[in-house]
Amino acid sequence: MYRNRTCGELRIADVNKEVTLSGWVHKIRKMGGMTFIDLRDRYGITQLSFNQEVNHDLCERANKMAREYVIQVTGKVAERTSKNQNIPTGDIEIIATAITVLNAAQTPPFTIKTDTDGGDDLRMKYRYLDLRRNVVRKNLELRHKIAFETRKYLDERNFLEVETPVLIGSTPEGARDFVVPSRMNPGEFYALPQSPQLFKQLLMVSGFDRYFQIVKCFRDEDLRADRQPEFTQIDCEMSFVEQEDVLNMFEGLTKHLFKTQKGIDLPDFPRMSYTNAMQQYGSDKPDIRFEMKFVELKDLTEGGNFVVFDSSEYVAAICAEGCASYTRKQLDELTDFVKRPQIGAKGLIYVRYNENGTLKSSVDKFYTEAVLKKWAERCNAKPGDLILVLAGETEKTQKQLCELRLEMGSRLGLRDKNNYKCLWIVDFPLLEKDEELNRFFAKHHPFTSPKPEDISLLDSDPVAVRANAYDLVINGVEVGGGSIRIHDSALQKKMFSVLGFTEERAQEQFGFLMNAFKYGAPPHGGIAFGLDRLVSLFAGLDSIRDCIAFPKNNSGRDVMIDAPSRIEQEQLDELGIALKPQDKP
RNA sequence: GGUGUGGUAGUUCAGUUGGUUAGAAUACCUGCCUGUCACGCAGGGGGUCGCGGGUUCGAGUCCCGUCCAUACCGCCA
Repeated sequence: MYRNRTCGELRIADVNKEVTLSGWVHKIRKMGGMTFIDLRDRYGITQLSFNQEVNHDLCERANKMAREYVIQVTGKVAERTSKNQNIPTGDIEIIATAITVLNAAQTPPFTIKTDTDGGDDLRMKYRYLDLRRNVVRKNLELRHKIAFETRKYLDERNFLEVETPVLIGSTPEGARDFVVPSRMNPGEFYALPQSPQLFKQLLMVSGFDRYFQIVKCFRDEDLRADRQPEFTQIDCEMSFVEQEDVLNMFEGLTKHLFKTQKGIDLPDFPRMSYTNAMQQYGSDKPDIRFEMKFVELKDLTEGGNFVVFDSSEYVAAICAEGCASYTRKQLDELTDFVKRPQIGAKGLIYVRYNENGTLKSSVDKFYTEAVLKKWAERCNAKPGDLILVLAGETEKTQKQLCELRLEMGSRLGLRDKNNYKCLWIVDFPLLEKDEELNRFFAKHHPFTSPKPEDISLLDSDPVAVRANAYDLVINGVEVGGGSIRIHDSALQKKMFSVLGFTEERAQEQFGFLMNAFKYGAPPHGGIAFGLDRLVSLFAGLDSIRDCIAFPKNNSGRDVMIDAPSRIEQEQLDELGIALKPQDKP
């Protein structure tokens, strides 16, 4: 027997009990005649105490322990003479009677504690040590609980978890596929799924009615703090549902998770059309923890002979409350912020609405105070506020103003991590036009259904067609998205044709789906949540990496196992793959 | 593919205008210490300043290249 108690459970009520604990030496404090060891396991820390006068040899042996040794200790639980209020086991300690080294350890390259001295690079290389830290382990515990409660919620509502294949075929649309060579089929490749989309739709055709799967998905695209090449989705699909049914079901799941994990009762989620989101926030994932909506000013700027505004198709402002006192330096900072190449604005115009009611702007040369007053009125500005104006091409400027809005929100402390604001974005456009290639792409994916009343526009004005598609946005993070699918093979065929697929190619790529639709496909739709993003949002993390046990770094490498890596020439030969000369070892 | 930031002791970082033997904290080692829990005290060891080249009497510091890390843009149906 290695242990009969954990390091987190003993309390004052356990005094005088004989216990055996196993764990890691977290810290050793030698006081001369006495030695204290903090013994750590997953559940907590318990202090062991050794007294030279009571047992000289045992104390000497304890003195030979070092950080991260794995040891087993037997002893009696005793009330401490000086208690530690900071830990749950702080009222007691173990008066050890026996100590065994189960495994010695090298000194770890960084400290195992909350405020570790380890940098990210080092932590990832020694991730197994990093995971010993409380803060990281807690994230994985939260991840488990969220996955568990999701299964519980969906199981109670008749959803079945069904596994779908990981080795599937490549499709050209969407993100790059990870491909896997097939030894038995030389020259042919599997692809790893970007999502189980087609399979879950086929499960609906099979009559599975309500499906879900917590599933790994793969996309071979560049990484970000919130993007990993392999990530986990809560993937769901339902039959005989309309958009409203899906939204209600999964608004319920989201509320359930907030209730069970954070103790928060969320109000019903507001809904916003894609068009409104773009107009008011310049983004399809607006952070609605604060207002600061866009205000269009183009018509009010006419006649000022200010060439920047006159030559712009779009002029819009946001109103930063209480920022009229911003110094020249602060305004220059904001100007530099929007002029950064990543944002790309040409400049920033400001109007100060001073406390005394006067208005002072960077365009006083062109506009009278009366005109500025009109701007301020439309912005609902009051004395003390600062109006920030950007101008240019509509789409680009909205994006820039969106970045500026988020920056101001952060500066003003309006983006509190513990304040959660959920939002459905609905009525996405079905198609996007690529002007360069002069063809249409599906905004969501090619199986998304158009709104019935917009179907007639598919030929005349394709970009005006709205889709039965929706995203769940929490605090400016796209947490999930889905759609009501096409379940009619004729409409699906039509969709492929609008997307520029020849009939042959559509048949080759998705023939099985269109065939399946001929055998009685129910109306269906679904949604997929990014589990990693959901967990990092709940945990208040800036990056999804810390809620993934073994994440990849910025270049898609696993620095711990050093993958990807080269393979033997024999393996390449067997697969019939030749490397370019420059890629050979 | 692009832009920014960073790379100095095991670790986290400082290092001024280019100038003596490159510092601090922490970790580690040794000794002392009987109630510590960020223990304390005294001492000690520890550096290819990412790598390569250049400028210079002299480079951690300036220049060029390169590698790595990271945030973002492109990309992510």
